Amino acid sequence: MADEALSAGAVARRLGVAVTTLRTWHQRYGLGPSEHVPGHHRRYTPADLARLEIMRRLTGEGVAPAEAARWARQAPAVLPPDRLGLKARTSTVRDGGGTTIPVGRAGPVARGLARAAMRLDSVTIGRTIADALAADGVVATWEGLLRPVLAGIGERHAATAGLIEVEHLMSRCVSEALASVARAHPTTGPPRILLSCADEEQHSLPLEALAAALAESGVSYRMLGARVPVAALVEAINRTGPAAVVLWSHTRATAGPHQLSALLAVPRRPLLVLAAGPGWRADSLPAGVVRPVDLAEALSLAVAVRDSLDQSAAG
Amino acid sequence: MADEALSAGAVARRLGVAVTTLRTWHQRYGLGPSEHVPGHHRRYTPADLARLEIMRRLTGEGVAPAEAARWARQAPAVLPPDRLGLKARTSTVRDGGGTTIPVGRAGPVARGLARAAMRLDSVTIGRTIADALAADGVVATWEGLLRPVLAGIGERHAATAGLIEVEHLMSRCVSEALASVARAHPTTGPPRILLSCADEEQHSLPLEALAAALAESGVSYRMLGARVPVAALVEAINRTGPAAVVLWSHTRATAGPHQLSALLAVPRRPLLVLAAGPGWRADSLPAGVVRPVDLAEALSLAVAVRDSLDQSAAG
DNA sequence: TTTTCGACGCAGCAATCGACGCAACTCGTA
DNA sequence: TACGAGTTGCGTCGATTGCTGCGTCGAAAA
Repeated sequence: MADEALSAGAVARRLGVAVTTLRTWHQRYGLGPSEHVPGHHRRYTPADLARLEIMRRLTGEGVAPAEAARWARQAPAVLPPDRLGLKARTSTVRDGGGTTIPVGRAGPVARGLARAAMRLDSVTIGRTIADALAADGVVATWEGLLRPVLAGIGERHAATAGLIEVEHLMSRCVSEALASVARAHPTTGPPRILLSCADEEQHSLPLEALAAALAESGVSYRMLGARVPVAALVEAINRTGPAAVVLWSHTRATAGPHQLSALLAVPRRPLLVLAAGPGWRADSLPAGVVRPVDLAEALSLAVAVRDSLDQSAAG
Repeated sequence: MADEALSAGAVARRLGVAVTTLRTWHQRYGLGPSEHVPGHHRRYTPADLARLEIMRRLTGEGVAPAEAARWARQAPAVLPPDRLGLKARTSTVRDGGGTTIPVGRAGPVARGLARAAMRLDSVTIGRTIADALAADGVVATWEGLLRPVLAGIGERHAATAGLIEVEHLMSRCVSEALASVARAHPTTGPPRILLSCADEEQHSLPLEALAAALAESGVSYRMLGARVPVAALVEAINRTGPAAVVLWSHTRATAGPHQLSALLAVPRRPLLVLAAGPGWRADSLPAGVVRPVDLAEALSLAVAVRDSLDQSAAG
């Protein structure tokens, strides 16, 4: 029975692509309804839909659309492996553009992630990130996958004043994935490291990445999150007495050096104060503040603090 | 008791449609008298009439007739509230107390959670919440534990202008725990429900609770998160074509009714628009917007949408 | 006799069609 | 480093298709 014949709009909505894209896929790659009379409406059978699902999944993994279409066209025969070889494709295929997010040379996985983000496909986004985190760890995933894609979205958002919903969805998914890593790694001992955003600073994702990296290394920490006023931060330091404090500032507007000075002025000042993020200006930092250049350096510094504390406790 | 058997003309007059339309609805959509011998006159029972009422109301609200018919055909008892202003009751008085520890009578678990929050003890916070979620489910945990504690912290924060770091830490932990529930329950099918905060609205926790409850029920959704401008929300709706949209507003300042009007004005408007949260004023909502009073009602409405759509996809 | 039945057809409207073009990303080349 | 060629997703435009409510007609039911 042809009772379940979906219209073009219904299929587009289900896949998360535009109706025009479906038409383009049909005439460019031959990925259309099996029975279609030119001029008449397209009616997609479940088999046609399955083929399109493959197309969407492969492009979501970063495969070039032309090649993904080649796989999808011979759908019932052989499904390509889930995690296909990244560099396995022939050099005749070029990557194109379309309405996507610039990821530069970050690789096909990043491209697939960007595509999924544009489609607001949170399931694919979450799965992609989780796979990468499990395979490569927090630091590599952050530097090689998450930061490029997030930067691409941010750039595009700044340029076109759109894409806000994409940015939010992506942030949520990244945050969830990082939190999942943190939860999967039980930490030992009391938290001696305090993570906090600067006052009015809304971007906490890099700090969450650091938190996940710390958890991955078995270091326990305390995470305060975004938009922490100086008074609240000082209060938290007084209350918990951390050995190291990481203060994140994403933009220059939130990077008031007085916040760092306030940290150094508490009764029992932390051993180490890290000013992290691109907001801080190196020439205006108070003495005694360290400014890590990237996630890896911040992580190694924090781990060093933990080790030195262990050492002193043992000796 | 077939005491009330209405003829076709009587039903047509009562509904305000032509008699021929009733016949058309019968043979095109199967919306007719439950017992009808071809060639003989149609006799409509009250149950049949109720089904037709739903059909008429939905089409009157702009729903596509074929889809409205699918909804009406399998209308069990879960008909959505017909009118927005069914009672102007001001959603009861919430847990009143809250002078010392604003947890009120939420129970010892809530008191322990509040204490852990004051200590910035994220480990205990996370474990407490996770246990409660596993034991009682999302809805009960939200209403009985999380909402009271969060409300207490918020009240206290508003009163003393302190406790910001506690509030942030608690929010993060709750968010993580809810996300963990969502990840633990794989959902099937494409997401047809869109969750979003109103413009400038920063509180997304209740929406995340709804998301977790949906996941717990096996309903897939799309979560945009906090601070979604109207343009971005409309863009997302156009792109993904959801069947239901939930727009959360926590305070009156973020509850501009024009945002709801914008949702209803998109080319293919959602079947159901929910204005959730205490920000909305019942008397200023556009027609066709439903306002759930609590998490449970929002959940049941969303589930009803899912069921109706499943039916239509299968039929 | 009055009302309804099934069948057929028609006009309005939303969705879709094919064609075309634009903007943006990648990559090879100079 | 800059630039042109190759790709690709999707917006736009005028025309077409298909759904929908309802009027009409001869026959049958009440």
